Amino acid sequence: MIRMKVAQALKTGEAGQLVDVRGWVRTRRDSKQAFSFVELNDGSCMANLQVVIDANVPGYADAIKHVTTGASIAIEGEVKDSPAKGQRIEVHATSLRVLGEADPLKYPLQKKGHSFEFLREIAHLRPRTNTFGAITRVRNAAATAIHNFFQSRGFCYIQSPIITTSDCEGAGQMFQVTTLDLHKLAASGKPVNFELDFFGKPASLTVSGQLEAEIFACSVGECYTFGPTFRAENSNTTRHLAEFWMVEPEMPFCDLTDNMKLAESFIKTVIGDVMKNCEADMAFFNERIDEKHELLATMQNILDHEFIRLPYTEAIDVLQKSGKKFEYSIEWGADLQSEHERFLTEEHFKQPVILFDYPRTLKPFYMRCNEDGKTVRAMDVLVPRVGEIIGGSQREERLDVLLERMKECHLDPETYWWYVDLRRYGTVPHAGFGLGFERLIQLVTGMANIRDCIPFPRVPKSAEF
RNA sequence: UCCUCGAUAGCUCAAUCGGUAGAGCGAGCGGCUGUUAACCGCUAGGUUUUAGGUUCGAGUCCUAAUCGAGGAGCCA
Repeated sequence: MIRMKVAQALKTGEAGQLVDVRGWVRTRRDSKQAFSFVELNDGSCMANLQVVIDANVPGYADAIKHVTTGASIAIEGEVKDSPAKGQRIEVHATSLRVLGEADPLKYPLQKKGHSFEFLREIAHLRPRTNTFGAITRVRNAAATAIHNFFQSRGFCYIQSPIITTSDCEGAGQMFQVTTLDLHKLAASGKPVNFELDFFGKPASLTVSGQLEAEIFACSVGECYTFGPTFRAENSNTTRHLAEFWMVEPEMPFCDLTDNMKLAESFIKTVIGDVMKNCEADMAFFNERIDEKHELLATMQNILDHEFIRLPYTEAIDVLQKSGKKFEYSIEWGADLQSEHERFLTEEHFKQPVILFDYPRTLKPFYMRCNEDGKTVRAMDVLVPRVGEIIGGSQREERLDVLLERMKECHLDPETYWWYVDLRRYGTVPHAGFGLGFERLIQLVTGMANIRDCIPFPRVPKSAEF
């Protein structure tokens, strides 16, 4: 008797093998007098294993009643070649055990489809569906691909802190972390004394690990972070989460050109790995999720072509000369609206676009200033359907220019003293970027809403699970 | 946060001009069948999100709240 996962059984199972398989029932089709067909799924792959349970299996009459959608069962049996179409092999049970019943009157998942909105309300059960099983496996494959990509290039994995007291870069509204008793504080009516708080000063959840990654890029060399990030923005869109995972590589002795090169091969490698390692899941997304069934073709198109590299100034020109009517007109100095980004990547170029050299007024203090005095070495990678998937830059390594820029952005260098120190002692040109992991999952799976690309989405007014 | 739309059976939806709330799926029961998101028959299942209001009468009209979706802003 060999204990087998469904994926393994379907791939390598051969007639005559005695196997022990366990999982959850997707559907049961009965032949009352003779036997039952059970579709068994254990999450190891998209496909189900067909189990045939004959009526003379011990305890059949009692047990089969409880073999309903959602119930967990353990089967011992023999692998046989399937006489019917639809599957290569099947398992003929010699024993059946119901491990956990699932009352069919109450079990929320049906064999037929559900809306994603409904499934979000039962996030504890949705991984049992085809779609969310597939997303989970793709997420896992993508995370593995990310580590492989960096590890194979000698990047060091850095764990940046989740709790921080530096109000870093103003990347977004922060979630405050405190052990102070808010009820007492509110009742007292007195101003808050943060010296009494856990860290002795205001603390928050991180909005980025970039500044910390720079510390390690300037010591151990190429490195990357991959961890949760928090933004307390009141954003209600299909592309934003309050808690999301971000990948942030940082490289010393590199400029913006190197940065773009890395970003491009990074995205291509991860997509390529997922397509190779999650073939069945990707086929499912192509057929059932992408309405036009173009997902695989779109991914292949990304792999086959070089990303467009377009300076901000030229992008403005392209947009102005496009003849396209935009809701917001565009001119040099203004930030691109979603409609503009979408036009460039979805209509004009129809592939990923790297925009770079943005006006300095639009970007944060740490981005390297160009000689023209007007722009900084910033880059955004835009992809069809998702929009901005990467934001990055070459960092300002010159102490005097950095201090100047901080002044311009009304930031106190004292607060960032350790960041400024990196320019004071052995400064080097360096660059890096941040990639939103869930947006990458959105791109690869074709899922419309980012809330379905993370196991437990956190958005305004919602953190049930 | 702003704009638009929505909330009716377990799920997905319908309900004409304001006049007795319906279907499909799912579920239960029965039948049939090496079945494949099976098929056929029967049955059960509703305080129409909540709180007010208009009206002889409200699922339908008005006000507010809550939740959800799409778009915008912010960004990854």
